[in-house]
Amino acid sequence: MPELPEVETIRRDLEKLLPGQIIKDVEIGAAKLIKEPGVREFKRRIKNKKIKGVRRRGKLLIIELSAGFLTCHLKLTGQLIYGEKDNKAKIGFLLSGGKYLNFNDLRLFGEIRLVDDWRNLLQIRRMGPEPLEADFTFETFKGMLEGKKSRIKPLLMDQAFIAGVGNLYAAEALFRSGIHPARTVNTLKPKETEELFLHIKGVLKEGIKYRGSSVDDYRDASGKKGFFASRLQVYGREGESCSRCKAKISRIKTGGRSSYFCPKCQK
DNA sequence: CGGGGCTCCTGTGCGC
DNA sequence: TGCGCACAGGAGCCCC
Repeated sequence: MPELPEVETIRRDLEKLLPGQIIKDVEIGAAKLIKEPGVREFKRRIKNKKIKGVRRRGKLLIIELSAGFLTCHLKLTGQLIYGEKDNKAKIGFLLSGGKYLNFNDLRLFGEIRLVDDWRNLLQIRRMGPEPLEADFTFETFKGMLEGKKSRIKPLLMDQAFIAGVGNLYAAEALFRSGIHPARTVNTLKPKETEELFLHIKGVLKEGIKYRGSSVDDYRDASGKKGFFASRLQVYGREGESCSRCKAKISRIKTGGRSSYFCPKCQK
């Protein structure tokens, strides 16, 4: 599932490929993915727009056009792959260089929008801080946790709390911090809060360094897998031995989602 | 404010 | 062996 490191990897790839090219045409195989504006209007307005840059906010990929922005949310199974025409692609953008930007999406949860200003999107206005930006400091993080009574794992996955963290990186950050996923925030000791702050940043940076984790369908902009999956210590490893203490990795539900953790290392 | 449950969708994998 | 169903998950939404 694409989270911040996966989307950032795609962004960096596309930033090298797209700027300067013009969107000549769009082929729409799954109209439901186009959320805004209507499909006809989308087709009409996207044509002949020049690509100026590629940005990211949280898990949202933002392609800056000569007028307006094309935003893509990959959700669970979305892929943005640059290359030849792909007949399986749900949406295919034909570019002036002759190549295609293919949007694949097995489960059709993805969301594509053409908007005047991405900053006005409700999901953006609600979105919490970027965890890898300099202004996301320990002081900021402490302040954000103050007065909260929720369990830590669903909170980390809440995009309004922190942008870009999903199930996988939340699980790994909590493992590295020795914090049980069902712990309530108000029971965290100062030392644990500090560990968590450092490991959120650490695990996300490492995810980017290894070009993301291809547990399921994630691929980079060239269609290649990331390398981070083999470095996962708890996510998807139920029943396997903990790399630190050899206890068996457990799985519980928090906020309706699977949470993998080591029952011995995480309290 | 918090938490649970449902919804969208479809390939995978388990149980019978 | 083969079928059918539960499950997975990001995020919005409803409800208590």
